Amino acid sequence: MSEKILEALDERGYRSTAPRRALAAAIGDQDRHFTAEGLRQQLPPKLGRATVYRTLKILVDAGVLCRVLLKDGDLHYQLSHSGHHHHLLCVHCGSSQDLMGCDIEEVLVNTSSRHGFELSGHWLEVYGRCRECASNGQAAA
Amino acid sequence: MSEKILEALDERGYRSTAPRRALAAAIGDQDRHFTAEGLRQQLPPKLGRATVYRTLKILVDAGVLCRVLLKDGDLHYQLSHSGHHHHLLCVHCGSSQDLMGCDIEEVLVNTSSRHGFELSGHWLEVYGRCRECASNGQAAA
DNA sequence: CCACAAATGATACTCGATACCATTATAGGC
DNA sequence: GCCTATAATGGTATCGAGTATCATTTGTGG
Repeated sequence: MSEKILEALDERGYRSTAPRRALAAAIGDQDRHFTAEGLRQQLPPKLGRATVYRTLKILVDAGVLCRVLLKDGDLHYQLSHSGHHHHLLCVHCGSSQDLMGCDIEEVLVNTSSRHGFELSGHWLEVYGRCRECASNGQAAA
Repeated sequence: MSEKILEALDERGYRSTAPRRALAAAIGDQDRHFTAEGLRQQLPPKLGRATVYRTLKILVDAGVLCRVLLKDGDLHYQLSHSGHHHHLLCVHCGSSQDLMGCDIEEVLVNTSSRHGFELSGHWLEVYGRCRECASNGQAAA
């Protein structure tokens, strides 16, 4: 996984540096969406804040990572599938699943055009409980 | 408009104070979504930051205002229609229209359940160009 | 009009993120 | 392999939105 990240950087003309390799490895290790600060704590303290934020921004622009907006407004990151997709965020365990087929685009185009609105994009986050949490804790959270 | 805001506060047992009346008037004057800081600049400097933020939070909880997430990630506020709705945000002129019928709920329920996901809510912002901007500037922005 | 509770606002603080910039490391030319 | 232009780094300072604290002020119901 970390190789894919480094390749993406290389393709875009970014140099291969030790900090970036460390970042790529750490990102590959995440099994959940993560924050910039959280990621930094898993890295040598030597690695500066600026580098973490800079690299994350590059990776988002490159489409390697995508931003995830949590229900409480926190901004997290996670590895991105290429192409347009959304997230099913479990408010109970914090996991996220990707929603690849974006069926809503069609609905939005129709609704928007009724308002004379020329659609160019949208942001959607979906909150709820994942299969495990829904069946384990029967009582609603 | 400002009366409606004050009523909402009153109904919830909040006192009617000079700062809140000033806030309500200022909010009623906005013809666009606005930020907490932007609003504050239109108010006497005497009126403290804390009061502005506190009052905005109360009004959001009361359903009088809603939060709007701009494409660049900025968080704005605007008067809210009651009930669930979304915004059509014009990336060109910055205006916003409300999208009252939320047709996508149905689509989301179906899609989510295919993933074993128990839907509890969602956040959607729609970006594009409004009727005026689409017809005036023919060239895409 | 009094007393008590709610609200205010000045200040300090938090926290995520960015700006700046002297130092360091990388990659391509030779 | 070495040298140099240049990208990248990371420490520090700074920013900006928002919150915490708390002494003072202001509304309200009795």
